[in-house]
Amino acid sequence: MGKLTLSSIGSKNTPIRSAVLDIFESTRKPLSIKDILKKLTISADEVTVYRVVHFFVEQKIVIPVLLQKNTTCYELASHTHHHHIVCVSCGDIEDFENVSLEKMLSTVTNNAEKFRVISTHSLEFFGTCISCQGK
Amino acid sequence: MGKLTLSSIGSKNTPIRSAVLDIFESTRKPLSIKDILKKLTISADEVTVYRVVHFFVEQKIVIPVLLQKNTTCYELASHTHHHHIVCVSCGDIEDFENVSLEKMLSTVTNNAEKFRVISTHSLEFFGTCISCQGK
DNA sequence: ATGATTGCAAAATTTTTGCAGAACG
DNA sequence: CGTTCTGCAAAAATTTTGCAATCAT
Repeated sequence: MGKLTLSSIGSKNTPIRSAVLDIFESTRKPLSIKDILKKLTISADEVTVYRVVHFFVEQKIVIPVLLQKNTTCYELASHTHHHHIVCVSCGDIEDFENVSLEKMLSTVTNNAEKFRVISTHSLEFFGTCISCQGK
Repeated sequence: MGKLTLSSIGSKNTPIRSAVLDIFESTRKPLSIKDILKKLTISADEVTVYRVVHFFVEQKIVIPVLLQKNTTCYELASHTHHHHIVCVSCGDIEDFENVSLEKMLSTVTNNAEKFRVISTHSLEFFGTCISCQGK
């Protein structure tokens, strides 16, 4: 399991795909399509960003994260086990690591009626960050 | 803290609002606007359902739950502490109760850099339900 | 009566699709 | 070269807004 490259996921190595992957790797926060567009220094069509991100999701190197109203965000799948605290005021995001969630899994599957296998999970906390508390 | 009524949240008692509240109370699952529309036996405009649900969210009797791609779902706030297992294949949802999450909260706030107060959280598991496993 | 609620029309956003040309390997 | 990738135009889907008529209290 070496470094994540475009060719290793069956993608051609184009400037846009490379730049989008770089943004995911350097930002390490959930990003919306608009976020990615803003961070791109080279020009790219919004539709292309949609398609690139969808391709990454299909290849399972990126996962959708649902945090905010009416816009899906995405982050690197390798960033899993990091969960998020989201400021409901300014939208800022802080990561936190989680260990005990894995333990919870067996309890959940043992008690579930319709499920035996759980593939992924999402855990998000919502609060007000310190710099928004004064407002 | 008596029974939840429309007048107790400052709403007039109209057929549509009453029906939407009934649907939330009897379904006890996250519902999209489209889900609600389908369940309504009386006629109502989609825009009206949007507005009714938004009003309920403002009044904090309903909370948004982000489960599926590109559509927000909603459920009764009193249904909190129930979390969900979502079938990635058919979208069916099963509830599960959670106790240990509350304990996790103090750990999270103690370690967070930018947050001291966390108001809500969401925890969702995603898997394949038993009836979809054969497919 | 009067303020809240609703439906209809329309705008604004977000996401998806089709197709032809450009670029990668 | 052949396939993949991209941009542009346009459609589809979701959500929001404005306004006049209706309804609840």
